[in-house]
Amino acid sequence: MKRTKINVLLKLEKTPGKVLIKGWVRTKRDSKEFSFMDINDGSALKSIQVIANNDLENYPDIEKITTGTSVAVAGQLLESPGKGQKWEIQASDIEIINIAPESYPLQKKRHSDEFLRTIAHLRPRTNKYGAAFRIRSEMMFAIHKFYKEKGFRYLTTPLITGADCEGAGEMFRVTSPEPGKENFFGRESNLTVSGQLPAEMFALALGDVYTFGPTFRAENSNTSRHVAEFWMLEPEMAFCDLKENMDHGEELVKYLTQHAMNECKEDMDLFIKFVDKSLSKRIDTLLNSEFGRISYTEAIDILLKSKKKFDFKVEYGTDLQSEHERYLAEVYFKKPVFLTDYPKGIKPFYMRMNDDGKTVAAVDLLVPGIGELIGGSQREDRLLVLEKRMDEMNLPKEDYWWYLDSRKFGSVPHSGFGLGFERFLMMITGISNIRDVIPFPRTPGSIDF
RNA sequence: UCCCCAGUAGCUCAGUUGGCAGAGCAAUUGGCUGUUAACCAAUGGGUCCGCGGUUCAAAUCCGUGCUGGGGAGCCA
Repeated sequence: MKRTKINVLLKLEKTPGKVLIKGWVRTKRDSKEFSFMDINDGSALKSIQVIANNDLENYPDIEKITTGTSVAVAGQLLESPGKGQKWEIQASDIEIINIAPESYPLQKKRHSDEFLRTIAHLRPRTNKYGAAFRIRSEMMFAIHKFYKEKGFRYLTTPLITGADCEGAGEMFRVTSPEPGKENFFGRESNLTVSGQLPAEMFALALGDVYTFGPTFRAENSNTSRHVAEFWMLEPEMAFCDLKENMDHGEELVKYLTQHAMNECKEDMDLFIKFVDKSLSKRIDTLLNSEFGRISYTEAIDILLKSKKKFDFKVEYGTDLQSEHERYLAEVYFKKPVFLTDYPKGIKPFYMRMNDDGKTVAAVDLLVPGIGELIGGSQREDRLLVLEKRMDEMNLPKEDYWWYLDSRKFGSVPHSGFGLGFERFLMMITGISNIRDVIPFPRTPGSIDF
């Protein structure tokens, strides 16, 4: 007999008669004559109730079933007379695949996130983490669906890189095990911190492209919003200016959020009900409000006029501190807000110089509770301006010869941004620590699993 | 890397002024005719994070290290 997944069973309108399911026992409630078991196979948040009468041939073994035990259950799918579920299975045959001994660490109660992090290999068997990782999977597909529908090409850029692009952050060194030949590629190489520069090359050939893959930062960051290995989505669009770049980012965020609400309703409900009381309102804001759009200069004015006491001084020319960003997104706008046109001194070389000669066409999307979700810009497409900027910042132009070539031969205005995938997941689930939206998080001093 | 907080049973935590190590849940065993994180009863379970110090006496005070959490910086 063929196995049916529990998410399929639970959606049935009428019983097909006999069914076979396989999964793990979540809870078991025994009486003298029968035993109730909730079986979960990970296909859905909900489990299915199984009733085992004591006239089953192997009932003495069934009595020994513990939480976490894997089983195969065959029986009639019947409408449940009990409250709380539509369907239940009256078991005619229960095969115990593997007993989970008493040392199984997941109990029939709520565990702390900190504890579950120490058993990251088992935490997807809990309701909350099962839901989180189903949503993560669905969002990865949704990204590809969004870009497929928009006619973008999916590009995979190298994870091992030679160039120290944008000089942003510490990079992990890639070495060869052979003594004396550590530089396998003949020169220093690193794990990528961004696929942007190669993506620009392909945007200037295929038009609209996006990269979506792992990214690495060797920063010694110890916060709930940083990990050393994370996934980043980077669209790059030819013939696209800063405004269109923002339009695109806003459309993307709304599309993905709506997709989660449509396709992961049951799992999203768990987060709305039990994880973050303000999540429902936040999602409504994401879907239905127009994101704010102001320049860095306007933001400085708002902060100066706010009369709020900040720990760090608000001053034109310096980067905004977390508390400033939080004030703008959470207090002033109470919704996501794009900040544009930052002073050139606090942004990388590739951003397009504005006509004022002081600011560049940068854009950050600040989101309540998360901070920076998107960072991007219109790229500098004028060869001479770009070369001048690189000189100012003491970058070796010869290392970027291929990058500069793109501005030499048929250069066009183009734009793009990076979106931190895990931060997006935090935003739509209300999960407050980035370590809990990635299967096996890598953080300084921690690489278990 | 810096600042703050924490570390006691498998989990979540209490432990008063320095004076015999505690609870709930879980586990184990038994009971129970439809349960919903079932219920009732009994039983077992401790390197009080490690090291050093003060003291007649340290889970408790001091020093130090480690681990975890919150915040900052850096960023996505």
